[in-house]
Amino acid sequence: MADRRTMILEAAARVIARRGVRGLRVEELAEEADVSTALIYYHFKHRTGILRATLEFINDRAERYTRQRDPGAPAVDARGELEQTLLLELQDTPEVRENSTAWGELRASAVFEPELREDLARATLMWVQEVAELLGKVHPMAGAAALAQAAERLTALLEGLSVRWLSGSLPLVHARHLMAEAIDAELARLAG
Amino acid sequence: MADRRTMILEAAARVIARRGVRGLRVEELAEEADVSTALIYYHFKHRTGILRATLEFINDRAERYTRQRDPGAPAVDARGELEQTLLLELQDTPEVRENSTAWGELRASAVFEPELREDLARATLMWVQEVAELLGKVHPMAGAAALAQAAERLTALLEGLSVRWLSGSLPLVHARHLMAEAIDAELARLAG
DNA sequence: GTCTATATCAGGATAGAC
DNA sequence: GTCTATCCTGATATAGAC
Repeated sequence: MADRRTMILEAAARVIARRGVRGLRVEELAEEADVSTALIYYHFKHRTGILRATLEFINDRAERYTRQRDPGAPAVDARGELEQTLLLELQDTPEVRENSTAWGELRASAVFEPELREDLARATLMWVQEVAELLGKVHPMAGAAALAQAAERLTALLEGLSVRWLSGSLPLVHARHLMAEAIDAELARLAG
Repeated sequence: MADRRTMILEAAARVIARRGVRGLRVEELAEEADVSTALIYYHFKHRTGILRATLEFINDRAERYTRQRDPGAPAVDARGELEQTLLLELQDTPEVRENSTAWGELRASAVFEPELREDLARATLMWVQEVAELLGKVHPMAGAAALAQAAERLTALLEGLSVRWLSGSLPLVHARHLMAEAIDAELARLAG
């Protein structure tokens, strides 16, 4: 059983997925975590503190579910690994939905909150580099610049498709299909 | 000189670009438009009404600046028209910035405000169809499904690149470059 | 159509007991 | 560390005059 602080953060992820970063009300969070609002302020000082801690929590969690593969699952080749990594973000499970929603919210919030930008840019860069590496595994002869650009397009597209899905403009299966095709296209492009 | 209603909508676009959809306070909007809050409620009933009307206003405006070409400019071919249409959304002019910001915000807000979804989905569909038509002009022999999917990918990518630009994760020129390359890739794909 | 003034209420934050 | 109770600001929305 996690400690109270962690339970509050887990609850915060759920509430953010439901109401958004800017729709998060401390009282609702208190109910969700089954604690008093006072306790939340005891642990996090103010609303912004909650947000920051939650975003960190969410990043750690995404790191976990992206990296760890099912030990029983068959070994996948480089291309499969790439597809898995990207398509994993387009899945309707509570954890992924929470993470995608929160990430999208963080992205959207950063347009108006400069304090968030640096962290976000760094996280984006790391993500792009990870994808570029995976692309490089499939096409070892491709140039670094070409790999980086393909990774930027794929991750940006994924973000775009993700919000469309979450905002009800695009069915999930369709989003996955478009993403899969884009991966194919970028790989074909890198092949020359 | 525009009527009051229009002036309020123009002001709303500015305020949304500055504070976001969820940062929009009716009182601030009233100041920006130099009218009373009561007048805003007279014209738009409630906050959501303002948002909806602003979305429509922004769409109409984007329609205008997307369609209208400089009369003195040289006639462009189908491919040029396509590129212009898409790259126009990645420009650092006040009007475009306002539109892109507001559009991104509305998209992000729709994740949590179901009332916005229908309008947004319809607007998205129209945009996708417009781009699909332009793609069709370049490749008249391409199938409708392929055109639609290419258009979906390009517009979703544009949204993704646009927020990255506005949130400070991607320099504008780089975003434009990535977009241009993506257009090339999709056209090549349709040709093959 | 447009204003001033205000009702209303939600939600962030704190005091103080245990 | 955790709760109950409450204060207080700020934001939506309306009444009623012109």
